[in-house]
Amino acid sequence: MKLSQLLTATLREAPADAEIISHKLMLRAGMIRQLAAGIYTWLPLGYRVLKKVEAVIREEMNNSGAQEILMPAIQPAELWRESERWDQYGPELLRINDRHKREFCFGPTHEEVITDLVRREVRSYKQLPLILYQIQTKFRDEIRPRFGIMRSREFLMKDAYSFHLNDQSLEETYEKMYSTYTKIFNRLGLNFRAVIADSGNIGGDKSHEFHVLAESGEDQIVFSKNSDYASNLERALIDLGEEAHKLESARGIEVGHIFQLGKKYSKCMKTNCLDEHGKSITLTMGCYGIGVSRIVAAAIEQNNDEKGIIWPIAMAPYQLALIPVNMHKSVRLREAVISLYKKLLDNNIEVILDDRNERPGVMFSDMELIGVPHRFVFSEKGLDSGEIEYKERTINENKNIKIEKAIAFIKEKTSSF
RNA sequence: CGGGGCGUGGCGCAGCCUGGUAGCGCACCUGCAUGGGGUGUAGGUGGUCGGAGGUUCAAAUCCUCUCGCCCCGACCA
Repeated sequence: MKLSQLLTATLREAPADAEIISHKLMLRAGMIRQLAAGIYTWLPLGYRVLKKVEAVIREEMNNSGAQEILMPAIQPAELWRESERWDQYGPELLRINDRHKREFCFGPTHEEVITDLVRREVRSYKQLPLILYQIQTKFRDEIRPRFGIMRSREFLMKDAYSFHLNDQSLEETYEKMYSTYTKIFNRLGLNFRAVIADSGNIGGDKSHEFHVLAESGEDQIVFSKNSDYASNLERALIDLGEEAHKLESARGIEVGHIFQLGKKYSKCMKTNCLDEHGKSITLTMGCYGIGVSRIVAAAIEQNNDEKGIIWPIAMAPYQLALIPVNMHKSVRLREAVISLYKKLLDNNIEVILDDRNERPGVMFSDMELIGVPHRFVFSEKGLDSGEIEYKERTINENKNIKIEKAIAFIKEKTSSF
């Protein structure tokens, strides 16, 4: 991508509305723009990051044996009446009427829809266990949206649901999802912790939350130094009472949550199938969420410096920034830069070429703000000596690379994950 | 919803108290110079001052209503 063509504008100053660092940096780097309270547009740069996160999640979910589907965002009220959540859910549920005055809501979650699907499609125990997931826009009319994409009303979520003949099967899938989540957050390069959680009003039994550790986290998690015990604060108070205050504590951003739902939905929505004896049994369920868009903000909260964002490799919108010095005056340099740029593209390097007629300092600052992990600087001096200059975003040191070795060098650098 | 604050070019702000028809920095466009850490210089584009109503010869400024946004508290990926 040529930066001159990218729809983006870096800002020197953050809009006054932004409070936390991830929100400020996302606005300054030109990743998102606000449309209304808790509702954002993703600009090209931000959307690339979001898609990177999505891709990792999709790959690992598929590896786990889950199947991807896409459910409607708009859901009929009848289903929510069946589960009795139409009355329970409160104003957070965005209710809408169609032209016939029939009632619908914009889905904040999809237990009802998936349960309805499965009760229609699944007839036999041979189809189980079944794990279905989707990556989709959700809407929750939060009392108070805040912190940009961190707690927005509209957000991107990966939600998965599993269906089982019995509790043992549910337990196995639950464990599988636990390890899948661990793989996902590890691949995304996040410092996180899984904790025991209270299953809250979604209902059900066993539950874990996955928290990205960050000072600005809205949740308090606690853990024991002497054992494996780690939980959110609410759960610790339930489990341990006053003893809970003796635990170590940290701040976290909840990015994932897995639940064993049991029969909460399958029972009231009559979701049955035949077991091996031809007997009709009620399915047992699990559900597994990841806040896809929230991960982007959480990653920035955890990884930034005074210059800007420091993307974990797997999330970076571009791997390499190619910065020419004085290209607009030197024809031979411009030709060499364009030639290298094309070779990088041919080698599938995710490169962004700063072809603007800007001073070097501006280009450096912008690339650091955006958080591109690797940088090549190409100058006339370099052209004379046959070298290009390499620098990593987080390492304060330059390295000269022979131009003919540049492709191999950066391939090596970017393939290590 | 309760408490606090803010709406003035894309962003950050001043002007409002004490009405006289809008200004600064950044960004953007053009020229010249510059060319390794947000360069200098000259010129330029862009604003019904959130909206409606009222007071007045005259409203960004005063009054009334309204809409939006942000922060603090109770909910959640």
